[in-house]
Amino acid sequence: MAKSKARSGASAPFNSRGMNSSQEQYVKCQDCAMNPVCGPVVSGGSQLSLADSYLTKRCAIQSGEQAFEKHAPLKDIFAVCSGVFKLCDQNEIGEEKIVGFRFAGELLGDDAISPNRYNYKAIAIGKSSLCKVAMSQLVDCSKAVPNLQLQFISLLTKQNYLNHQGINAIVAKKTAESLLVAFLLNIAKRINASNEQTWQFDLPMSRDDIANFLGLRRETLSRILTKLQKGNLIMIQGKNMKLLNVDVLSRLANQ
Amino acid sequence: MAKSKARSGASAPFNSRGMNSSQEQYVKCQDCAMNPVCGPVVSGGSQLSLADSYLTKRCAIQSGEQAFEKHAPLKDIFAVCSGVFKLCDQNEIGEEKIVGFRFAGELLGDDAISPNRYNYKAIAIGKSSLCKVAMSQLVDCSKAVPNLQLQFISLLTKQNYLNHQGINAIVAKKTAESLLVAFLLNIAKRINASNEQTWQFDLPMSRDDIANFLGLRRETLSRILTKLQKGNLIMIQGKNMKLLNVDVLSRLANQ
DNA sequence: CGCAATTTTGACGTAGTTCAACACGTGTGG
DNA sequence: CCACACGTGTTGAACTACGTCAAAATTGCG
Repeated sequence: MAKSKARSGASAPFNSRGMNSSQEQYVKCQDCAMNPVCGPVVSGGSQLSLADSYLTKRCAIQSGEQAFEKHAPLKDIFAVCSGVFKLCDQNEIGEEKIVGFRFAGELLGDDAISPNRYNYKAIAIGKSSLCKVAMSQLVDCSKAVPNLQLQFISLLTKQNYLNHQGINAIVAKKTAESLLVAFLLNIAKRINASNEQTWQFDLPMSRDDIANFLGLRRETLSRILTKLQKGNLIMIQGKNMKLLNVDVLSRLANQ
Repeated sequence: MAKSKARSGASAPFNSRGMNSSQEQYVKCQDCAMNPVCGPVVSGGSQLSLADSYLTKRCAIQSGEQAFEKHAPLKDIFAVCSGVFKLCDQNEIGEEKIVGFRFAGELLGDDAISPNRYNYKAIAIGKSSLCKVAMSQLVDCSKAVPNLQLQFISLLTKQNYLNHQGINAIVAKKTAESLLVAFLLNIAKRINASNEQTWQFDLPMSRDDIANFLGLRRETLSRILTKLQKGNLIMIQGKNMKLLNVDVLSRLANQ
């Protein structure tokens, strides 16, 4: 840690995400959870570009800006196309509770469809962007084009599955260590979902955000990370993370 | 506790669930998450009972029997129509990890649709029953009847929402107490979803199952329950639970 | 009834929190 | 340019909630 001081200012955040939008990483449409309803739809032999009527592509969102407010009536569902969003709930006494993260290629707001309003607010972590699908228009189109409905179903079930994965990663871990490791493995997979698995990535969110989400204290987090590093299981420098021994880490995650 | 000894044998479990199937509580179809695809479907002015071609109603499942195996290829999705199911994952070393519960009126196996195989095994807690929907037949029907697809979408999004509720109830609680209380409030709502809210219900699962799910030890659970009871926040006797002060409990659940 | 399974209680150890200090980077204003 | 405040991350020491181990109490079952 001490020896990294000289280059700390130039550590990972600047290399990969800093200096800002110049090389912002957009998810490829083919890798995006929204994809099923974005492309042309085959209907009775003719291809239609229905998507134009409900899809708004790549809206930029500044860091800290929010995509939607908790309890606001559902208008659009979103796909994150670059950056990350944190999902925040709020309890009576105004404390913010992070209930999830969404990475590029994942859906945002899909769980608002049934209650018809958003269940939390979504805040961009770093400069991000979203594709927007207007629900009422989508429903209109899908009434005319059954194929689109099937696509939409596929979309919902895929995100549903992803959610389950995310839950299982954090439910009922015995120790803070296994919880954190499971979290790291989960987001490593999600961040590099489209690329080959290098197990190296930048943690987009702050330690405080992680601690908040996992229900730990930032101090505990810090200590565990230091311990994992000393055990040569990870390499971490600022936000840049490399998982060195995924086998052992996986075993740790399951206790 | 001591003074209840005389009538302990006749305590709630026997009144409401014991003596067994005689008055098993089936969820009403109108209150069931599967309902959207079970009733007759309006298609071009004519009502069809398509459901007959893919729906099997009220299959009895004995206590401890399983509805499906983890990783088995998806065949049916289910609705619990009476009883309760626990969803069990299993780690390498064979330990069973409960990842969720499903009560009457809730879906079972819906998150298997995308990966096309079940993500966990589902085991009946007590004598239970299920309605079964054959996915391949449902998909066939829905290709012909667009309305059915919309119904199916509504079904998926509703369950999706419920899942989110369940997650939020247990993610990142600071203390074992707030975690347990949040869990109790969550299942109180789910068990009595259709009835008026009395805040009284029978815990269908064992303390071990709850502890497993929440990642606590059975001893800790027991101590917290005793403490809550001493504080006049709940009344618990065996499996029968009454929430006495929901306001205070809700505050506890949010820390 | 008697045995096994489940739940509760007690005593003690430990993992994680709390509180406090420090280190570093960044932004602001004099 | 430096001084200072502020946000974020790391480290140390003391405290406490929860886990562990052991045993008793209660419940369920053949």
